[in-house]
Amino acid sequence: MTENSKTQPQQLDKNYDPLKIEDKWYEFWEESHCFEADPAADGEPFSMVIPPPNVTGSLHMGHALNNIIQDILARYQRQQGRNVLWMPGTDHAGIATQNVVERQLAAEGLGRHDIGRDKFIERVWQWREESGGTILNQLKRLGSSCDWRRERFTMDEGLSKAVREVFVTLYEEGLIYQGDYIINWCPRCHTALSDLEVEFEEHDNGKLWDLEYPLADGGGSIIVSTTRPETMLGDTAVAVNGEDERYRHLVGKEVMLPLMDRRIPIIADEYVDREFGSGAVKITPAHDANDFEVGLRHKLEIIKIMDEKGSMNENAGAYVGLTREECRERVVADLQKLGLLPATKDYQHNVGHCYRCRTIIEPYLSNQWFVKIKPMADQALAAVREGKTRIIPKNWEKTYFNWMENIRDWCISRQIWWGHRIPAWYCDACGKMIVAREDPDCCPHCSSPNLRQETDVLDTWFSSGLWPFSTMGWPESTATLKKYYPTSVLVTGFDILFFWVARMMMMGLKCMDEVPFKDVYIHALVRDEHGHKMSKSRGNVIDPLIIIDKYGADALRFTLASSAAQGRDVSLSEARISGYRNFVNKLWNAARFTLMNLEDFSPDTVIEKSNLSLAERWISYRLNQTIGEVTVALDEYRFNDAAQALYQFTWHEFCDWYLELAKPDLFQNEDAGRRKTAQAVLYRTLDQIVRLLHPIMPFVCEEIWQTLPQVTGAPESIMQTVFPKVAAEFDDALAAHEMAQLMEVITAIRNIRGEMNLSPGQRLAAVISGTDEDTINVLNNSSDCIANLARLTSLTIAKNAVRPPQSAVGLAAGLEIFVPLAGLVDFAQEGARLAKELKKTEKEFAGVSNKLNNQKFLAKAPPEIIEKEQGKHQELSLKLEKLRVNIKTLEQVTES
RNA sequence: GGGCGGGUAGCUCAGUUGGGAGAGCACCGGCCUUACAAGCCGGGGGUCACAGGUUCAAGCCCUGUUCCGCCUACCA
Repeated sequence: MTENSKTQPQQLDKNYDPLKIEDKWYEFWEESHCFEADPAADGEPFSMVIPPPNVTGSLHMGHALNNIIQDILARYQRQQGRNVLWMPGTDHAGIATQNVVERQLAAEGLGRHDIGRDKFIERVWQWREESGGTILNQLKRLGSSCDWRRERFTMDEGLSKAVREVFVTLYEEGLIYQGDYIINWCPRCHTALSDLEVEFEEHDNGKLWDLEYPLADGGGSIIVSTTRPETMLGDTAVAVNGEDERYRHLVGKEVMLPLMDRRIPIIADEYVDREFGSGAVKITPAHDANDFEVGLRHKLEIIKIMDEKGSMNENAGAYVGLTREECRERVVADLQKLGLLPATKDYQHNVGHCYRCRTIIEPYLSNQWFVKIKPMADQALAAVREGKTRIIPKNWEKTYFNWMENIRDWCISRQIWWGHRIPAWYCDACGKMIVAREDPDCCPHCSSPNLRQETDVLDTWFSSGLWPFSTMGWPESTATLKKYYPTSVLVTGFDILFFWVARMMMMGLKCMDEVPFKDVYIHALVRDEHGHKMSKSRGNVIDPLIIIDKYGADALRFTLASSAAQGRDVSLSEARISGYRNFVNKLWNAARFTLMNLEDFSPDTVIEKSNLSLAERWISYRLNQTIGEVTVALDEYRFNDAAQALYQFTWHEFCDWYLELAKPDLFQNEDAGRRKTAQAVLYRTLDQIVRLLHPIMPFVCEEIWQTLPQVTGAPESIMQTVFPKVAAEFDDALAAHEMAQLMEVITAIRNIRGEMNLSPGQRLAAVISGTDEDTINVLNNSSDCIANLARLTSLTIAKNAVRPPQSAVGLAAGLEIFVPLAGLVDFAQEGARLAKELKKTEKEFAGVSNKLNNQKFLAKAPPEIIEKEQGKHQELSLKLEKLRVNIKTLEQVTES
């Protein structure tokens, strides 16, 4: 931008074309260092960390909403003078990324084991170098103003160091332990999953099988029910409730496990629900979490019958080698043959699936690493209870509490290759384990060099849990941490409240001794126009990038902002986006109009308040109110309210009324002072509008702002301007009142025109009759405006003016407006018009009268409400009277 | 099973201390009025899911019913 181009008014194209300018301004912002955060600079800090998208991800509407909200906040706070850091980066997404690269290998006919761990990880890094930046570049197209110099990756060196530091510390404090437990196992990914990574789905094609187990002593049998008959091969007991009289005599006896011919005991355990099924349960400690617990209590044998692929192992007798599905069929068939399958019914139940690959989860006994979560959860609970972190909207707090209170230990080990490898080593010589910050060369216990590192890696969420401080350089003590931690707000969807937010809370409190963020703003899900989840299979996905190409980023941003009402999902449709694209274009054309009228204008012109016209006083006052509303709304994360206020003001007040009212002043050249003032107000108002809109629509606002003339000393970019502040000297309630009267009168005349089907080209005359001197004066002072906007040839305003013959009547602001229509229209229409108006008014009048006739209302309602109703009553009764008189007159006219 | 959110105009939804039912789109009528037809002007349309209750006054507060969505849970 040359100095010249910024001070001289430019021309704008007739239609706004986002593609022409968006890239240009984004580059300009980056080159001008507008996004960069400097901890040494002044300004109260405002910081956010981006929810790191998966490196494998590509931009969808959820990302778009999430980032647009953050960007609005970042840009708004910069304009408020805050020292803003918005930290970007990506997540290594262990299983997801590993799956992507495994698929690539599969295309080459290879498995990961064919190339080995080191080569595989190399391939993943290679993939990451090539494709890992895609999503971040897509975020840039939205306009995201992150400090890209600071981009981090959960697997980069610094973050890996943080991960190891945390792991070792927690281990040393006894908060990380290793043990054999039932975990959720994905037989396809060959790894353990945390409870959160299992998605339950209702299967209505499930079955509940009754199995009959004969007593070992031959004295009858006992029936158990199961949804997973194949697990019976690993049964080591049958349990009944000790209180259950039906079975009490059997406790202590044994049954002969069919197919396996193994004797297993009948035990009593309170876990068994007497009401369900037969009241007896088969116990498979190695393949069911509850059974595992029962097994521990009763010191039962634990028999694993499956391998890690979900196939039957050598403990499954004749069924070895079968998949779990094949095995189920065979077991059922074999029991049938033996007559030990008395009943099978259809049964609806929930089945867990792997959140990455949809494979059915197997509860599986294995050796895993866990975080003892309770102590950390307690801290995280307290922090929210004490208000150190606010969750917005507040109703999510309850969900957070509920989950935190019932949290179970977190399984953090994963049997995959891509991720942070657990820093534990096993010494083959002495059998001891070493957990250390630095890779050991030899065993510190026995000095043996034969160490094997743990092959498991950490759950991806372990590293993302550290994100708010690891990205700022922790465990080093950096200037960035000092300035920007804790962050101001975390913006995220509720779907990762537990996965991520809760873990950041726990890790932040543990490592930094301080909450990671003061606010958590939870936004909704983006759905399609009928409220359905967007999904590829439904075919209702709206791709943000295509939308940006078609309508521009600003239109998308404004749409999402205006739809983002707190606590409610966003229903998005392309029609809505195109509607807001029209708004962008409207603003654009308002700017065009403004520029066309500023050729001879100096932006340094000072506005003399006493010179302002009514319209100018009004628009300045309304601007003030809008500034106030938008500021409060953005401070409270009410983005839809901010967008709505700006839309209404810009389009329906600034464009629809003010620009029309300003035209006569701008177009005339008899009164130079009047024109100068009009230019100054026009310029000021538009300048403030684009600054107010900048957080939501940065691109078009920058283009307009750059094209507008600038005051001396203006900054380089609209990003660096100050957010408009309420200017008390323009507060002017009287102007608002008078303007409302003016607008009412103009609308009344337009209504007559519209209802009578008179084209705008058809000029009319009008006579306004009133009784109130003040109102008459107001209208007289603005009679040119009325004539202009109502398209009149002549206008007479007088006290008790005479009604011209054959005129239509409009009632507004306590006035009668006569529009002579002799020879112009069929007068029958006027009768219908007035009758309609009368009906409406009578209804309103009846409502108010009822209220005022109610003694209780008069006795109990606050005086100001009563006064208001009385005022309305009087106004309406006058209006009714006038209407009736006019209808009567009309009847006489048409009769004659 | 527990919890949460929602049922307001044809559609998608706003409606923050209870006091005149709103927006956008769609629809109807009139307009190329020299910033914008991606526009301008005017208009029609709602027993605010249902039933009770509190109150002078309820879309808003309370109770119940019903329908829809989501989260959560170890009933085999």
